[in-house]
Amino acid sequence: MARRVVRKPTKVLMDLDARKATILKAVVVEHIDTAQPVGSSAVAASADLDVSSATVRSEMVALEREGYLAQPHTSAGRIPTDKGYRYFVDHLQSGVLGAVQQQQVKEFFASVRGEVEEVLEQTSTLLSQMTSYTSVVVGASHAHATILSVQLVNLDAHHHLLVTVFSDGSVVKHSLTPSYAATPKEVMEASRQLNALLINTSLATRVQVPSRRDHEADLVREAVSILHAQQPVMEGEQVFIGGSSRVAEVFDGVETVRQVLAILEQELLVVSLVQDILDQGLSVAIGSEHGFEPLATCALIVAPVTIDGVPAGAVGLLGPTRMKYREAMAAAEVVSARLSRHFAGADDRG
Amino acid sequence: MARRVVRKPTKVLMDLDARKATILKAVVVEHIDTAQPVGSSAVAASADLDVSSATVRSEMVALEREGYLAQPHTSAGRIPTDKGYRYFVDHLQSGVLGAVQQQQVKEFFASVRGEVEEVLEQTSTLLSQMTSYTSVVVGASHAHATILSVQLVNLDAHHHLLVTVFSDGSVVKHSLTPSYAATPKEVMEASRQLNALLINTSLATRVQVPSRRDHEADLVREAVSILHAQQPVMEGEQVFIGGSSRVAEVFDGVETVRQVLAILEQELLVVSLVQDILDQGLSVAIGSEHGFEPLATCALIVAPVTIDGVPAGAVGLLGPTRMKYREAMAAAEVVSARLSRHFAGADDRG
DNA sequence: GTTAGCACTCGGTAGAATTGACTGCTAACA
DNA sequence: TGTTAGCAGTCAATTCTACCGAGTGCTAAC
Repeated sequence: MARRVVRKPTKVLMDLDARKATILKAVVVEHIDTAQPVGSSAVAASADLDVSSATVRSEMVALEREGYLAQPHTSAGRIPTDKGYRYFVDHLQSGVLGAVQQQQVKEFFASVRGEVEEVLEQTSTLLSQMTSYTSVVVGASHAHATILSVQLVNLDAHHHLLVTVFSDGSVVKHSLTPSYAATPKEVMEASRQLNALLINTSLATRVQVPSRRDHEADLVREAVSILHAQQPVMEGEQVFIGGSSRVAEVFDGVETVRQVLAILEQELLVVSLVQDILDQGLSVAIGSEHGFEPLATCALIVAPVTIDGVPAGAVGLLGPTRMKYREAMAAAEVVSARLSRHFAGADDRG
Repeated sequence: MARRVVRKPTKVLMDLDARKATILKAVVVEHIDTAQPVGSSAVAASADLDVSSATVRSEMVALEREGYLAQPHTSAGRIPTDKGYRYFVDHLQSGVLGAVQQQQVKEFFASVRGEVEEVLEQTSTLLSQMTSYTSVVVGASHAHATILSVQLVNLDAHHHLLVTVFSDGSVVKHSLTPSYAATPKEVMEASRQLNALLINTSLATRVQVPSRRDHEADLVREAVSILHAQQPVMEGEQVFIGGSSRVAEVFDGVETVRQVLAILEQELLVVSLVQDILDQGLSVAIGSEHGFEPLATCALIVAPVTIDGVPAGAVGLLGPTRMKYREAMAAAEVVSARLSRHFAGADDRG
């Protein structure tokens, strides 16, 4: 699934002395706030630094040389590079989610009801509302769940519906459209056999299918092969995108908006992106770190969802590189934790 | 569901003489093409009219007085009003879908496979690609379908899954989380009773539930009430939106884009909008005709999907009022017709 | 190592002048 | 009476200019 490789942020040897760090932090914070390049005097004034703007200036030259800052044009202030944001995220952030929001999440999960899909959908709306960024919620595939029940339902002579219930509470349907006409009786018998064959197996388990050449056996064989034909991963994964209109608030330039929307439309792409980042053990991919050109001006925050320690999906937030990392990351973490608990816990389950 | 009323376009007494009509048509066509106000000389030159720009001007004054045209400011050309577009759509359009696109639709439906949901989803993508507008595909609710099979599956003592298969091929699941612990045997027996009770009924049919006070009867009662608790309409309807990134191409102004996206996020709203328009027997709602303020700069084209004459959903296209009506309407019609045929026909079915 | 001071750069803005695409009106014309 | 050429007037958009000011890099002094 790893269609592209996440470039691992160079961890080592990037240590800035205290003053450089303070300056970098000031620039990042200010630029996130104002979206404008930040000048030396602004930094000198804001930070708890007791140096003049001239000193800040010479430090900034150094920071620029080392790749943490960039200058849009000669007579402008500095803006952070991806590397600058990365350092900020890794070393200079602090604080947690505000109490109000904590409460909001808590109340949400206390009151949310319904099937898994609805919960995930509403969770994505929640995340988006809390942060005002676009959210992504990925529900895991049931590739590893076991089958609780298989049922073949007769629509008409040539159309049957294979309904499979998994131990994770998911239900999947497939159509069977054999060329021969099967009687209701044959369908029912095939259904019985399928149950006997598949119950308590997972999709990864190969089973012994009957080799007879009658309608029942044919139905059974076809049903089994359809079920097992599913992609081992990915297939059956669910993606919920919340607050796509936020894209238009948060990015500037219609063209950027269009590009980001176009990417969000390709849900498989989004899933693989989230998965890649998660695989690298990152919690946020900044700018070009995810190696996906069209999203070079974006940052993507992810947090895994687990059920009893087993990966079961992820939540994500998509914003511009100058996003409010602290709040957004805190939100993603709190929500993913609560979501994990929700599914594991004694709450109602889908 | 009719949350707002579609204002019926005033049909009567709007008849323009041939020359006014020609001029109006020229203005609409030109403005759709260029997005600019259209001046009298442009009209005089373009149309198959042998009059001077001065004559066109005086006709335009009349058209403006009658509400077909408007002037952004004194020294600008004219742009069509909603009423102007309406007249254009009703009287001045001609032509059908190009052969290439006809072919594209045909090939699409010849090759598309899979469950209903996938077909609808891909159809919405197709429509959007063909027209470069955002598409909406609404799949009908199964409120009137009959139940083919009900099954209660045991997840654990307190979690059961109610899986219902309808005659239209849809499958719906609901969670049951009784406070008492039911044995697998009780669950199975309840499942059997549910089947006996509900098969061949529709959701509108009231059924006689057992009044005993044991676990089985309790389960049956709860299952029946959950099923019947569904909203008579709407619930279970599926909405697929294709090409939302087109919004950013087709509307100008980030704020407009944001608004339209925000509306598309509320799928129920979209459904009711489409339904309202359909109920009025319209195939396109222009500007403020649908009475929904935030979409005042939009036109929404709709075409019903029917299976054997029964309403089964709709397809729609959302664009700016200056959209390419002819092509878009043709596309919507062809696709809805093919889609209807696809579901009715001998193709595979979900 | 730090700072004040200074010359320089360059994007953004405000105003003025200009352009040009229109209109509406009027008077002449078929 | 309907049509047209001609003309004066309007107004958004464009271009130009001048200027401002935020911010830099450099240097000399502390």
